Amino acid sequence: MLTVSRSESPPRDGYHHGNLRAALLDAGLALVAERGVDGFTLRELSRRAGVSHAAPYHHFADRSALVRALIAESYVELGRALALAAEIEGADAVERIAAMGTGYVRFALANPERYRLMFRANLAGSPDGGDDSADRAGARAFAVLVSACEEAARTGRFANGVDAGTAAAACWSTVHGVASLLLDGALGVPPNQEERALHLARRVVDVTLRGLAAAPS
Amino acid sequence: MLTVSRSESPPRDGYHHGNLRAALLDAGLALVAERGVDGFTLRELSRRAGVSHAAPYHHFADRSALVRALIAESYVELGRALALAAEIEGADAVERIAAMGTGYVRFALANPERYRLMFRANLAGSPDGGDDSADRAGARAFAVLVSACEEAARTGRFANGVDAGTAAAACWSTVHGVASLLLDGALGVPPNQEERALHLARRVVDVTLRGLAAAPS
DNA sequence: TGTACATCAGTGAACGCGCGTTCACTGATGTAC
DNA sequence: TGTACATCAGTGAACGCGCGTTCACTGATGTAC
Repeated sequence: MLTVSRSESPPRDGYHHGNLRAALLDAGLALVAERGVDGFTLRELSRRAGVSHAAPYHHFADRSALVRALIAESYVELGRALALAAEIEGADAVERIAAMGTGYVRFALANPERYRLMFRANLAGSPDGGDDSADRAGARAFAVLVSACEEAARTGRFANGVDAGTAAAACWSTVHGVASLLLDGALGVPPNQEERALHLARRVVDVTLRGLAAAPS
Repeated sequence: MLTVSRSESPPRDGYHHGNLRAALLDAGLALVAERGVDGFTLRELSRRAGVSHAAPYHHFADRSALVRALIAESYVELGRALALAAEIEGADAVERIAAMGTGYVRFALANPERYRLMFRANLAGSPDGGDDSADRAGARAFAVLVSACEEAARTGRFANGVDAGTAAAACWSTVHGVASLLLDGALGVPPNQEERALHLARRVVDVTLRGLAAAPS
């Protein structure tokens, strides 16, 4: 894990924690990774942060606000992973799209429970007025993909009739689908064999890219 | 819903229920559809079946056995939907694959919570010795797709280097991905607009099929 | 540099809740003779 | 057609559990003068 811990300071240096909010987010991500979404409880989280189970209420309105923050956080990281994957010297739009596909699946395989959390619908359910920070973080994460698709469309890399929106939907559907199925072990690849999984994912992504491409390259 | 209720007889005709097992499965699917996976509890289920909350234990070992049965049941229905979609007079393998893609997404859109249930990993977690009926039902559901892919590969409908396994993985990934994202509202189509959703799904599936196809048809 | 005081960020006890599961029970059903 | 009895499939009370959340509290921190 390359994740940088936000709560570097010693966990408790007195009565006040100092940075409990960040420590809760860190511990929350670790807890989700370890126990899964359903194993995530405020009380266990507080235990891990070395704090009473009422303390989190000074930083988050309730459980679901905390979960929403974890989701938003995860999307930010996914976005970073995608942007990083797309940073290839001299690569054209289609090559960047392919690289992001691999980066996407790699992220999912490396953070299975967190990935499930992100796509667990209505887990947080922001009510009236609502906190849509998770949605916005998600949209931002995919902005890189969308803009690569726009560039590819603009430069005639896609077949006739394939607009950038369709291409982005196809790419996202493909990588989300293959990542989810791999995590569930549904494609016959054992969970620990990351190399085989990535190899299969790449082949699947290639099919989609070929389907998008302008006929004779 | 075309689902046939298995518990046609009047709910209670005496002390004994008569067909409680089937009634529990029916009520369970309805409960999941209504409240989502997380809203599914044995006690609410028993309430709906008009039975004490200890009664289910005469038919299922525990909660997770019941959930597993619901998942298996759902896969059977999905398999039926796919097989039905593929029954097109005089259609070739590729046309059948396309039809199954549409049928798949249609099933997911029509049964969102049930679809989520099916892909909720480790929900049941069959332990040692284990009941793998859900897995087997899943495999059976996809047998139709796999055999269509095999036929298409055999008859040279796929591009060089695309074997039936890769094709099946690509198809399944695509439809699962687009269905999941549509259910989450992630593709910008409001949940109730089924026509628009299906239209988008079809375009995405077409991309994959074009990617699989032998070069000049 | 002190002092008074408001605010912040913790504590720990307590609440009610609904859950899955177990248990001794009892009424209904089916079968042997 | 009866009767005795085993088995089946319910009942309802009770169990312990961990949860999210609230509350009055208190120690620590920061600021005004």
